[in-house]
Amino acid sequence: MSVQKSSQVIKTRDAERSRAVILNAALEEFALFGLGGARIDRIAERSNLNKRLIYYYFTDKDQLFQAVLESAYEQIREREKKLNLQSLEPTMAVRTLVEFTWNYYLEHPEFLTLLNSANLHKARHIQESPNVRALNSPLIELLGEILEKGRLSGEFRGGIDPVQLYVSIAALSYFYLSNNSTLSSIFGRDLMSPKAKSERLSHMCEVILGYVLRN
Amino acid sequence: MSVQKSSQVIKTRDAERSRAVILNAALEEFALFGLGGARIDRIAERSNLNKRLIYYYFTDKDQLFQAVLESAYEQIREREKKLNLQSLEPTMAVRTLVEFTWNYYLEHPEFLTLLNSANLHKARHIQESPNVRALNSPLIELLGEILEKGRLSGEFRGGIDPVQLYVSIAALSYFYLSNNSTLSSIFGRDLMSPKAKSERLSHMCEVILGYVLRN
Amino acid sequence: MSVQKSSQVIKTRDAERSRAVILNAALEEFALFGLGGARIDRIAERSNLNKRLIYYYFTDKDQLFQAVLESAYEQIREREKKLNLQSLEPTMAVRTLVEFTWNYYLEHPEFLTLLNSANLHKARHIQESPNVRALNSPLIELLGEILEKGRLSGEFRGGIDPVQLYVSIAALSYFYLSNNSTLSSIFGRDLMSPKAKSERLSHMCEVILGYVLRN
Amino acid sequence: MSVQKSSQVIKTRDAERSRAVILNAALEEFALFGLGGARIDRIAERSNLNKRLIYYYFTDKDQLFQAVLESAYEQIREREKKLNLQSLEPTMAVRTLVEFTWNYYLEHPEFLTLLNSANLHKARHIQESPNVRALNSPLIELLGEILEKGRLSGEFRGGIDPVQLYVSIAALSYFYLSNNSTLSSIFGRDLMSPKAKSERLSHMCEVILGYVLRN
DNA sequence: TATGAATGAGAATTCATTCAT
DNA sequence: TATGAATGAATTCTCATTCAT
Repeated sequence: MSVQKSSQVIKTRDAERSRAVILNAALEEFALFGLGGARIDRIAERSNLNKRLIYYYFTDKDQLFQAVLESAYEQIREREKKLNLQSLEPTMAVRTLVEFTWNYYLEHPEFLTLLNSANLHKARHIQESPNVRALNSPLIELLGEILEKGRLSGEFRGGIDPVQLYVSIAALSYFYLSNNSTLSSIFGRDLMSPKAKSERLSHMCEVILGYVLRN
Repeated sequence: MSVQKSSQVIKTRDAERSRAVILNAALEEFALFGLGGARIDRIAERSNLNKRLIYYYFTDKDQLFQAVLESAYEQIREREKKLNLQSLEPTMAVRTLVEFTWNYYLEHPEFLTLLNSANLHKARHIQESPNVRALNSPLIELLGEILEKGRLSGEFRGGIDPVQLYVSIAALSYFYLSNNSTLSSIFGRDLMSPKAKSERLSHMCEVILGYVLRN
Repeated sequence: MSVQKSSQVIKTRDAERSRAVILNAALEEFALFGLGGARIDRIAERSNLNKRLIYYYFTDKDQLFQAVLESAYEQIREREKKLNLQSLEPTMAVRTLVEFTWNYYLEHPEFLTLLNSANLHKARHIQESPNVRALNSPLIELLGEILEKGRLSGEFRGGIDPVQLYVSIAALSYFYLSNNSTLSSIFGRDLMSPKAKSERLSHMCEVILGYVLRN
Repeated sequence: MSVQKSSQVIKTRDAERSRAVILNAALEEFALFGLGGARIDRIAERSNLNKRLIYYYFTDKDQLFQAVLESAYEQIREREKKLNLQSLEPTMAVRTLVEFTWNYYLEHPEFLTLLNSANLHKARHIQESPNVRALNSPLIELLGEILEKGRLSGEFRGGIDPVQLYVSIAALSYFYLSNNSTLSSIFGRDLMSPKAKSERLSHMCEVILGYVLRN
């Protein structure tokens, strides 16, 4: 009986494992081809699991995409939490956020592609997500506190909207990386060389800090 | 009567017109659904022309997309040329560029969707374009001159890379507008209300001018 | 009841059966219309199976044709094996081979049409076949032994290449039957009447035996 | 006026020339791809003439194929006439016919492909040809005379049907060349090497002469 | 005689999804 | 939980042929 139970346990674990395996395979596929270009068949192959199982766990392609998107947001939020910005000096905190954003996008290009696809579909998948709150960055509130702390200490100017700032920080990295191939073609210059990347990071820090710092 | 006849001639069997009609219908379709989601059948319906004609003029879907992309770039370049930035004071020139970018994206959301799709496909369509140079913005050079003029007059700081600046200006508008539905959902706030839009434009001007202006 | 159930099982969801049914339907279609003229839709109808299933099992039209070709070769090789030429006297063995070839082509006109199509496509399908060896006739070796036995017994002349002989035996039947409609038109004489067929067989035996027999 | 007339003459010639150019382009196309695989568009390209003109001169694809077929037959008949077999000794005449057939097929592989296609379509195009007589080989009658001459001189055996012999002579070359790629694959030996070709010709002469010659 | 534009009817192939076990 | 078999509705692309000039 204990054997039976243990095998049940294993099976249960397998179920969770299967779900995770599919989710991961789907992430890869969606990142490479977008929502429209992704193929359920290929996701099945990638996960070495039966196609039918995908429907068993995720109902349909759209809901699978939604699950992938939620999972991707959860991961970045998880990492954001570990930054411990509240323990840093305001200037350092802002600089750290800029650098983290840049590095995270660099290391997770699939996140950019995913966002891209989600936007193409007018955020339908996000609006339908029951976990929207989970996607909401806790950083906004924290950023507000940091800006206030900096203002009080005289380092930062006042009247900065943390949402605007957060969006701008993301924008500067996102556009450069997401459009890098287009931009590289147009400018005839490799935007992904180590030197170019380092220059971009410097530029972004200057832009953002130039904005928040009082004069 | 000859006028009537001539107008008839224009209506049918006019290759250039047909080509332009298709291109326009394709622009709409690609903007709405992306490359993957666009349907050749719908493009034919939109243009009130035979589907076969699309292939006659553009070979296949990919090349049609490429043509649409090139045309979209040509249009924005055309508008950029009319800005006459060289005749403005440096600070005003930079502000005008920020405002123009924002307004153009606002009025041409299809341009954003198009870029999105192009990026999803790793700029394949741009790299294959024989007119890449035509897509290259003449603004880069002009922006360099403006930055230099501003530096000489003491308004601007030195050492600004026009490419980085140009990318950042585009980035701040692009990300906000392209991701607006996602962001609106996440922040639980309508980023497209008149007030929000006006605040965004102010913020961007402050960020960019705060960066270029000497202290 | 269990028998009934088992027969039900055989009827539906039997992969091997479906594959065979498709292969057979495809054989008919290709034989009638050639590779280019064959229609996947009609093959689906012939087999009473979903068109999609054809792609599920055979990937595409070319590979389906290849499978049909291989199957046709396998069938004729199977029949050749049953001839037991090695147990016959040399002269009788050669005559039997001529007669068998003639009769097989007569009874399997689809084999000729298939070869025809394959040749039109420069044997692309055979070269790509992983089972080429399987297609190779075991008769060549056997024919060599028969020729040697005949030579030793003094019946046959020496120096006969079994490949040349095999090709010539096939050629005499193939050309007559494959081109029969063209030839009938040109000569204004029905080459498929029983009398004509019997005369052709006699003629071929005379030609081949007149060649192999020592003077 | 004479100028005008001359220009008319040139135009008339151009019409004939255009027809011939199309016919030639079509021959190439049909030889390469068969009737089903041939493309009217490609024939137009090959001939550097407008597609519409093909329909103007030949009504439709089938009739174009028929014209090509007739033209191919006319050409081989033309060459056959020049052989002057009637002036040769019987044995030499038969050998010459075998060699001519072999060489003509070698030099005109398109003739084989054309026959192939015609047969796939059950000689429909030949039966519908008003010029069937033109296709009928005058050689049959001549071959009958040669066989009779040989029989009278004691060189040839009696009772040989010239049609059967003619068909067999064609068959031995046709099958080898038409199926050469299939056969080369199956036998794992290049049937088109100079040595292989010379051996085939010897073999065929032996077979045919071994048959017609008394004893 | 010559041509570029236009078309309808198909053709192969794809894809998300469901069935039966 | 897991899977291979089966499907209908699209989807891109093709092709012979005709139109208008």
